[in-house]
Amino acid sequence: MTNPILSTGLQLVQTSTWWGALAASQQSLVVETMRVKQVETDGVICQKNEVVDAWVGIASGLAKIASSSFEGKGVTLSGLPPGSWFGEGSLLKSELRRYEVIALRQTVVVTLPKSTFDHLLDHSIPFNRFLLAQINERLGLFIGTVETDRLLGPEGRVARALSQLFNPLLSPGVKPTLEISQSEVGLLTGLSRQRANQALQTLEKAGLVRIEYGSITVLNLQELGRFEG
DNA sequence: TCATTAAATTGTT
DNA sequence: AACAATTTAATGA
Repeated sequence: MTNPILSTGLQLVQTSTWWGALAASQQSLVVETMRVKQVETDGVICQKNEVVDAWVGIASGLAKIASSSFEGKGVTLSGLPPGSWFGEGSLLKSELRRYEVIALRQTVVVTLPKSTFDHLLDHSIPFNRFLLAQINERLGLFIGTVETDRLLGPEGRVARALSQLFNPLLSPGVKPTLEISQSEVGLLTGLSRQRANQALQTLEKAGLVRIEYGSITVLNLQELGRFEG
């Protein structure tokens, strides 16, 4: 019997860019120690202030990293499409998780225990390179996000959020077309669904994306990333 | 294969 | 927030 959830998780690790560079023994360690679970819509994947003892990957579905300062009022920091891994920051520093991760819809997540993560860190150069590239990329995006929230209007924010979602380095598994509803775009950007709808139509008129029922196709990722008006 | 229905998504106010 | 229109998926004739 093949568990569909488990095979989705397996597919994630085996299609991750660092997988192919691992030695056979390291690959089997990953497979043996990884855990796969399904989280329902609005379900908590990671809680704020919890002890970080695992590296987490999104195998299917969609999630967001959010910081809930006080009740309910949360700011989305980043979207997490299938193929993305996160949590290495808190894992490396052995600190409590700074942010929470919430599933925007039914989502399959893979967790790799800290022991395995540390082993790869100690024994695989390619794995280290992957982490360096990912952390560096995140830093750049984060700085851009801070600017965006202050300076740009709704269109710019949607454009920024989308260009992050489709970032080939952080989300290798994302194809040009991503299945995401406009209400989910609203949740990611902190906009109402109605405003997200308007913004998306503007971006479509600008020729940057194509809007279809239940999905968005990015036509020009570079222009989308620097959209300002 | 086609018709009907419910649910999800979208466009507009 | 509310409403109508559209798309999709599921069901059964």
